Amino acid sequence: MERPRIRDYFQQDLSQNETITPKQRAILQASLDLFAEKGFDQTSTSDIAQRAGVAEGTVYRRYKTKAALRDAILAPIAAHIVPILASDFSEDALRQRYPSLQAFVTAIFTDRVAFAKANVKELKVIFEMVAFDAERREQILSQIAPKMVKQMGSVINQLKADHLIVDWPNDLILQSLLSQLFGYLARLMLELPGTEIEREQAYLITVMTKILTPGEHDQITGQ
Amino acid sequence: MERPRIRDYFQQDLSQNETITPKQRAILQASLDLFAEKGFDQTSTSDIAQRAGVAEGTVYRRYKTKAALRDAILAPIAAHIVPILASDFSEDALRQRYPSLQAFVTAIFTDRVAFAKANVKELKVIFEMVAFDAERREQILSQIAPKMVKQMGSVINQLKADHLIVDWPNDLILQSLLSQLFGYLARLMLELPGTEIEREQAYLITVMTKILTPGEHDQITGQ
DNA sequence: CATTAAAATGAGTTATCACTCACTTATTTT
DNA sequence: AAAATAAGTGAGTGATAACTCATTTTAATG
Repeated sequence: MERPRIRDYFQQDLSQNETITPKQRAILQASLDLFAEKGFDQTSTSDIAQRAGVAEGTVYRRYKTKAALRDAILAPIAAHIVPILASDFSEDALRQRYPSLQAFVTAIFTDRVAFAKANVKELKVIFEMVAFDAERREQILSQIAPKMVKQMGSVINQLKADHLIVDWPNDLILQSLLSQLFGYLARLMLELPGTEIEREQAYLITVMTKILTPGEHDQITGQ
Repeated sequence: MERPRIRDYFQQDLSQNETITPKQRAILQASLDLFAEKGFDQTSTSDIAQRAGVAEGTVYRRYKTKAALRDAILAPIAAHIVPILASDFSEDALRQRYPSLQAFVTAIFTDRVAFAKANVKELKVIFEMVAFDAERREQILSQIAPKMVKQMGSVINQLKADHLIVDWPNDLILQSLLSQLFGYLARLMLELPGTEIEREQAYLITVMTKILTPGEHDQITGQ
């Protein structure tokens, strides 16, 4: 069960780009840190310059606007988050038949959690955008959601055929799984007190497995 | 099972305050709407004045700063959210022994969901604050979390004694429940497409009940 | 109706922020 | 090492935002 080793998507991050000068890298890092700490609007370009140890003009050397700077930070994430969240299933998860639900859940979420952990700050910035920019929200969601529903749907349907998973509508299954995942991520991102990462992660898989295990009491109760 | 009728906490909202002029009420309403739509920082006081149909000076008549205006909006929520989230259990839930898990889950979450639905905008503004204001986050959490853990803990322990609930650590039980709740609320707040409220809510209770039902496979798997 | 107090106004003030540009410093190229 | 190109600088600019205040409008009171 060593299968889903962590991909190297996120090792190819800011520090990877070759044609970038040290000061520019410092600017990117400072921007990311500040955006995650205080939010995009609460961060001024002079804040960024100060944190990065450069002149304010330098901030504008490569990126013409503050928004472009944010987008440059999010670009690599946006490019990878779609495959990570969705497309991967076709090659990996879909072809393989999982012997148990727990194996499936573990396989599916281990690398996603790892990805999220390695990109907590970036995710915070993305969330800020999604929460208050309706246009971008739809743009991002329309990009991710259908693929995800489709790909995950295939796996779920296969598990349903094998009677390994509860017979609920796929979107509801997805919502309950994502809720658990995001609840876990929220504790990471907000640095809530009393978070023991390892235990939480084991628990995450346990809960997800339990949700998905078929049983007799699974009809949805109308009110 | 008609028990938890919706409290009138949230009927005593903005429109309740007697010593307030129509224009001031319009300002509060416009502020709330805009903060929820665009975020606090992206909303200017002239935006507010325009939306409310008043002069910009009028915005500053009662509240000296923009932040004070936001706080005035959040005050009634903050005053009620604590009892709603936590203290209520002592009178209501704790004394009563629930015949089944589903009865418990239904009782606990029906009024909370109703509260959340009636205050979606306010919650959005609170979330924005909590997400990017570390100080306030700790302030709010230190106010809510301990009460909640304590009160919910009592109920959970009682259910544990009756073997009606899974034997997991209380904080982990809480996290999984809150994850489901917030996942549901996220769909409300972000107006995600394809959300059928009634079905979702019935599903929410089903999933929570399933998570909590004791079973043989409930030991938490180490990694 | 006259007087007084409160509410509302909007032009104006101050501060900050995103962004520019003429210029200096560092790095390549020949 | 000279020339050329790129990177970096920081004072400066225009725009916008929060906030003020002298004045006007509305409401309350006797």
